[in-house]
Amino acid sequence: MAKQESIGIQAVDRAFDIVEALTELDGAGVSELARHVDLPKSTAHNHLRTLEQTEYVVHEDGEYRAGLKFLRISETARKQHELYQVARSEVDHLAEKTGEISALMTEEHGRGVFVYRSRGSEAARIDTCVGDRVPIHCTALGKAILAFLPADRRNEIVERHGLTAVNHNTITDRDVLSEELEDIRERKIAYDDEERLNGLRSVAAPILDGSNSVIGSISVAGPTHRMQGNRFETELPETVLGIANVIELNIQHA
Amino acid sequence: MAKQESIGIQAVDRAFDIVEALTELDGAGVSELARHVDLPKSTAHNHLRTLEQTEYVVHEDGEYRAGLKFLRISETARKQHELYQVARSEVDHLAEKTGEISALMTEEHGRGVFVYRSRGSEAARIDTCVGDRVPIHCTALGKAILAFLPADRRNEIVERHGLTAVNHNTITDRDVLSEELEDIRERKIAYDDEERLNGLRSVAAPILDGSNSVIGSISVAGPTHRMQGNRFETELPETVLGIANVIELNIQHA
DNA sequence: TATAAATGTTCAGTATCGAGGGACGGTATA
DNA sequence: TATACCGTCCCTCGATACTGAACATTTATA
Repeated sequence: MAKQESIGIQAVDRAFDIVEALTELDGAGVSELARHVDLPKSTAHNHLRTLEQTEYVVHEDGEYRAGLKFLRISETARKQHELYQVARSEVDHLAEKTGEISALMTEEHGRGVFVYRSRGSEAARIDTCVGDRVPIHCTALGKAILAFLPADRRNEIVERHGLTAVNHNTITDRDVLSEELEDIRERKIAYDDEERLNGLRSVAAPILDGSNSVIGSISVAGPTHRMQGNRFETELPETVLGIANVIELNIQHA
Repeated sequence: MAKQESIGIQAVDRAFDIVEALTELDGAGVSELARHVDLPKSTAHNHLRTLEQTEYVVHEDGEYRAGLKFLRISETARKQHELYQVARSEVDHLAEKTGEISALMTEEHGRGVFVYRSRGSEAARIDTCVGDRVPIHCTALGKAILAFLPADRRNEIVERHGLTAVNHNTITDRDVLSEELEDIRERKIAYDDEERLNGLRSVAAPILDGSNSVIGSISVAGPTHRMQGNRFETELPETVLGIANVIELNIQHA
């Protein structure tokens, strides 16, 4: 099959492809899966058997599903993450205080990853959730991180992923982005004005560790009609900044 | 190397061993990891490179860590799980109502898996968390499931995993277990009297789907001194049963 | 009910590809 | 300065993962 130009252990690549396919298909039989990943049935079957043995895949009612053993990995990985340790409870605070959605993001492989999320009483129904990986340039959270990364790292990321438009408001021009990142560095606050999701605005602040490198960012997000005027421009930014400071203090004393 | 007697795709098995090792070690370098999984450095390195390429592993500061991409798999797997869909919010209710810890369990590969957990205002500090996999016979949650599984399935599980003692109170005798399961079927309520963790008691109820098969169980757990007398024997069981009923109604109308 | 189609599972041969040893350069330790 | 350790790369060989076809089993169709 069309060589993916990817050098790496083939069997391992395929195993993960299969697991991902299983989640996409919401469970599947051997044949359906084999078709989806474009492999002979027997190969697919062989992988499924292996994965089932390791308990990462579950075989029930003639269907294979991704198992909950992945929860163990992801939960421990998350708990070991400094950002989650120090910021998690503050995200809850922020959500409660503002009534909106608050979220935590970190960067991995040049993309933004939602690490944690908390919903306030008025929180918008939103389809973003923990574990989602998004282009880093199209959210307040992502831009807050990007702004404070070392310049070479930042360029490398933009180089590798480009500035694809996710929305009509997404920043797609490098110069525009550079300028905005400059502002963000100054203010320590990033905005997202419907750059990823229509009708959604957000405010985010970076979180720096002891040696002043970004380990992630925190945000409040809500429907545009509620995110306006003084609240959007002053009130929320101040609240977010305050919380970010508290978190940074947590880091010092950890 | 000592053959694990496991037939399956070796490379895949090893890849997961490595990921697990990474979480156990809380990140590690190539050599440390290689020692831990008893493989040549080069082999370990080869795997790490592959895993990093798939983004399931992160390479930072000369250390390899399990990446947060696992969150994507586990979160979608969880969301696709019927139990989580119908019961999640009720767990929050239960926790809030009782002030204690409430949890959700399902069965996979003969073990009990914590799918969700919510803490009430008085909730005990507890070291059990989402994703944990425990022997199914040593918790109220597990016994509630076990009691309502088809007999052959139940036997198969007990056969395969045995009744190992996790604690001085753990049930280790099959006849004792059978009797208790009989009671549970009658009451639709299972108890855990410090059978897994010292000082912790809990009350659980099974959750049955449309065709009357167990898809999981729900519980309240708290410190023994608070879980006593009428509250433990009547009040909480009734509350739990009530919530379980609500959940089962949710299933009908889904 | 018989037939057909589709699915899951097993098997064995073969080319492939992962395993592992060793070497090289870099970095910390003594 | 010397030594030890680490991470990365390379290459060769033999185990092994892939394949394709055949068998079994269930579901759909006539």
